[in-house]
Order: sequence, then structure tokens, then C-alpha cells
Amino acid sequence: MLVTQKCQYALRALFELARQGSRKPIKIAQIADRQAIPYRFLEVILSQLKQGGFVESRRGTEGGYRLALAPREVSVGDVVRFIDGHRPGEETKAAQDGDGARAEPDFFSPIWEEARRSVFEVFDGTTLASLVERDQAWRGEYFPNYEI
Amino acid sequence: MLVTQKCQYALRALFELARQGSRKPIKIAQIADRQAIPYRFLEVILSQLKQGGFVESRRGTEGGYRLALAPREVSVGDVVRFIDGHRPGEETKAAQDGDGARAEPDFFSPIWEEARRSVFEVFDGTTLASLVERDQAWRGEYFPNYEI
DNA sequence: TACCTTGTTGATCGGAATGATCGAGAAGGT
DNA sequence: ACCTTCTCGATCATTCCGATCAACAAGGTA
Repeated sequence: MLVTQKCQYALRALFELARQGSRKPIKIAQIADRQAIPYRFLEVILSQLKQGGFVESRRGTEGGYRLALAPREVSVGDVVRFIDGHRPGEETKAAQDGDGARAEPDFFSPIWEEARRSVFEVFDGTTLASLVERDQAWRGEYFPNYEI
Repeated sequence: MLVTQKCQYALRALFELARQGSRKPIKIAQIADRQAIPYRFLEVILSQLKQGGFVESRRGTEGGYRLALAPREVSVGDVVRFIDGHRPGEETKAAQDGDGARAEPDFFSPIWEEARRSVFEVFDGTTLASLVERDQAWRGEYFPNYEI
């Protein structure tokens, strides 16, 4: 899997928030329901997204979550980096040689680097705003008179 | 991680075979030693690579493994697809709706698709032969009179 | 033949990562 | 006061991955 399930949940949740484009907070339960995400798990994810500055929260009766940034400012790559990014023991394991001899270069790591770069080129090219656009285009096509 | 550790072992093993460019089989122990791969695990991997038609084997005193294909014919992408490819539950989980209503499209899957495509564009562009070339260039630079 | 070396197979193990859940509590609105 | 909703930490369950082992089959050599 290129991105983890948790990360996909995070993206769908952010997408749901962006789609509403509302200033009113949206409840966890509503997001979980609309995007078919396990409620308890979504709690954890949203809490983490708040730490990362992606969303703001508000408690109480009229509480919920809302975006902290403009949809245009948030790319898929940002979210992937943040959620899947700091996985323990991900990178930075340079080949170390026991003796003083010059280590052989790892001929594969340039490939992994380039592949990773090329992936994030795709991810960084897609923002929440562009996803919402696609959504509205599709929605307009099938439900011309539909109002949120 | 973009590719699994096992897959990297497989690639390094194939690289080692390609580097020798020999018609004589090379023993598992030698590959394991030169590429710092756990012996027992390498057995499993080579056996699997044999099933996939990447290598041939020969038993007995002068036995070992050797490439079944020309290094030019084997790309990194081929190996990744074969080793990491048939992981259970990888793809093909189309969104299914309970009732007869038209399902909402998954706005993210096009991104995963494109990212995957872009990764394998990189992987497919690198062959064992090109890796060996790089190796020999480096080797010639640092050990001008070195003979294998 | 007898013997040694090497590949072959399939089962299995520990541990980490991941997906998911629970309970109790704090903060906010009405 | 009271209810709703987020918050926090711990914990569970499962899967996957890297790794190991024992027993066996096949080929070479003397």
C-alpha cells in the first residue's frame, strides 16, 4: 500500500470538512457517518490533525471540527507526510562499515529517492480545493438542483 | 517504506548475480556474504525468484544460482511487482453500496493510481544492466586495477 | 557405492506496525 | 445544573514482515 489506511481516513475527513466549506464546526459523528470511518478511530485521527495545525476544534453542544487552513493551502502530500511521515525507523540508515575501508555505495537508494520524489510530486499537486472542485463537478452533473 | 526489505534483498541478490556476469552458478552463501543478507532468509527469496523465472539453480558441489534472463531484460519494476506484488488485499476493492443508489466516486483513487504509475515509471526505467554499469564505473574509479 | 555439498520445501516464531476500541474526564453551550 | 462534544491515555486484536529451523532431495566426487 502506498499510503496507510489511517492516512486515507485523515484525507477523507479533511475532504469532508473542505466540502462543507462552513464556518460552523462539524461533529465527529457526522464526518464518521458520511465518510464511513470508525468513530473511535476518527477521534484519534482528528486529534492528531489538530496537533498538526490542519484543523481547529470546538467543544460543547455546537462543537465539532473545522479546517484551520484554506483548502487551497493543504495538499495531499502535506497530509501524507504528516500522518505517515514520522513512522519510527523510516529512513536515515546510512550504510555503516565496521572497519576503516571505504563503504560500497548503495546503488539502489538513488532509485528509492527518485521514486519517493516522484510520488510526492503527484501528491503535492493535488489540494483539498481541487478535490472539492471535482466533487462539485460530479455533483452538478448528477444532481443539477441539489443544495447542500 | 516504498518497497519491502525482502524485495530489496531480492534485488541485491539479483544484482550480485548480474555483477558476476558468470555462467558458473554462485552459491547462496557467497551472495549472502557479499550482500549482507541473512542466509536462511535468502534461501526463501531465491527459491521464490526461481519460481518467477528470474534465476536458475543447480545443486551439488558446483551448484548455486545464476540469472535466467539477460540483465538488460530485468527491470527493478519487474522484481518489485513479483516480490511485493501479490500481497494479499492489495487492490481491487471497489466501493460497494448497500442500496441501489449510485455510489459516490472515490475522489482519491485516481491519485493513488497516478502515484503508483509514476513510481513504476521510475522502477521500470532501471534494469540490472544499468545498475551493473554504475557499479563498474564506481569500481573503476576507486580500484582502477581491480579484477573480479 | 559411499560421502559430501548444496539447493528445496514447508512450517514456524517473535516482534513491530497497524487498525480499532474503551473509559473517564475536561471544556463549552444552553 | 445539565447535556453534548471533544480530549487523553491506555489497551486490544490482527496482520505482516523479517528471520530461523529441521528434514529432505539432488548433484558431484572419489
